[in-house]
Amino acid sequence: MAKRDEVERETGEAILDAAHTVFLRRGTAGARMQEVADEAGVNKALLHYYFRSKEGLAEAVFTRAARRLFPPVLAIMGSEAAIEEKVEQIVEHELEILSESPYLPGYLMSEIHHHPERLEQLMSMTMSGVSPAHLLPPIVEKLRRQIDKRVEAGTLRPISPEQFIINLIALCVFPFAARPMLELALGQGGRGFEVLIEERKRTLAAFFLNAMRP
Amino acid sequence: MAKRDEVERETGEAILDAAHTVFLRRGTAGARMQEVADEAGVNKALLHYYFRSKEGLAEAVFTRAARRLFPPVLAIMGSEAAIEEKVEQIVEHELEILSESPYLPGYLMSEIHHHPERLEQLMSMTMSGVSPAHLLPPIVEKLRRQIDKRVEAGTLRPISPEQFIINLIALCVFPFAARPMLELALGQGGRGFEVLIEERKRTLAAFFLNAMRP
DNA sequence: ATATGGTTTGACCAGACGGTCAATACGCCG
DNA sequence: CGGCGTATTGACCGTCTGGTCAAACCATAT
Repeated sequence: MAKRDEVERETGEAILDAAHTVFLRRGTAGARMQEVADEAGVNKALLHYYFRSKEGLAEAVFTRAARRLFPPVLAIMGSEAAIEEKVEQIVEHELEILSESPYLPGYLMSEIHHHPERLEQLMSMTMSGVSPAHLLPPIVEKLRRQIDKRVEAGTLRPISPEQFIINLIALCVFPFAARPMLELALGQGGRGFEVLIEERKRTLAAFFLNAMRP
Repeated sequence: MAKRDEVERETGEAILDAAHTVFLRRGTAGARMQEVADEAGVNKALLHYYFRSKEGLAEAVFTRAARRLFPPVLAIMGSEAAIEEKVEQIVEHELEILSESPYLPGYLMSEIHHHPERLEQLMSMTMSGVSPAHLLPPIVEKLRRQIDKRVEAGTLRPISPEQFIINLIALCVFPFAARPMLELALGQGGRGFEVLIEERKRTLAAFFLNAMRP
């Protein structure tokens, strides 16, 4: 271990951060190893020393990004909270996190389209002992029972848990994926977009829950 | 004009089709001019003869794709139909067109993120005599009046036309943008996704309109 | 038949890019 | 201090890629 490790961040992580920035800005195929090196302030050869190849680096960036975005959503979905609370928590959390890294949805969608193998690898990876592939079904089933109970009580519209999740995430994520278009359409050079998102933070949960009324 | 022009398609358009296929499959940055040439069955130099550069070809592909996707939506939004009909028409039209070209949303989102200048150019382009930039505001205002009238009559929940459009498009488009993820999560190797979309064709309009109830 | 103009091609080029390697710098330990 | 293993660097390489160009092609007009 070098002395600097205690003061500066681990070099590998600094490279990963730089790669994250560059890969999200240019896209994986459009990103250049030299640009990542410059962004990290290190020699290009060092990227290969730590991550073997561009492919290796891309994989690491994708995995870390996915692990930061998805688990919180799954945690909320699988919690003991009432449906109304879950919706409000998801909306608040998603809109918050996406406001901070607006390129994230576009990057992830592009990656899963052009490199679906990354997703498969991610699903079979172990996180805290279990693979996401085995984590998802119980959450969906739990949500299904929760919905069905409310449907029987006549306080909720029938809907499959899959469609429930997709609709909710769609409403949260889409504006960020289409952000440049909205900024242009709304005018005011991006200010219009911010206003729109602020309004969504206040109204989206109510809109969605209204759709769920019987 | 060559004789073949009467039998075969215009060469330029054949190249554009091939570029569309390849650019959507690989992404603009990941696409190779040679692969486009192979797909079109012509020499690589021909691509430059017709489109000058890769950038020129990318611009042409983007413009054509955007012109095919957006105008129908605007036409429906700006029509005289009642709100309920508009929602049903948009859902049906979008889900239909996206089922046929599933890579389209991902491609467009990636492009507008990495090349926002394409979007600006598109907005200032003339289509049938008018630029999209001048086409949008009247449609939005018309929709606003339509919504306000229904709100006053107490048959609709208050919502801005911008949020209305975004929510509707989000629910239609997002599943396709996230398609590889959903195919993996739903299992059955893509069959699950098709089933999901079929269900959405039947239920999405009702879901959305339910959200709009006062 | 031959000239003409747009179309299509194969060969080629310069630069960019991912990747490698031997040499150097550096912190640590005996 | 001196040796050792890791970290870091600059120089270099082979290949890929976008782009160019002169030559060949081909339907038509004269």
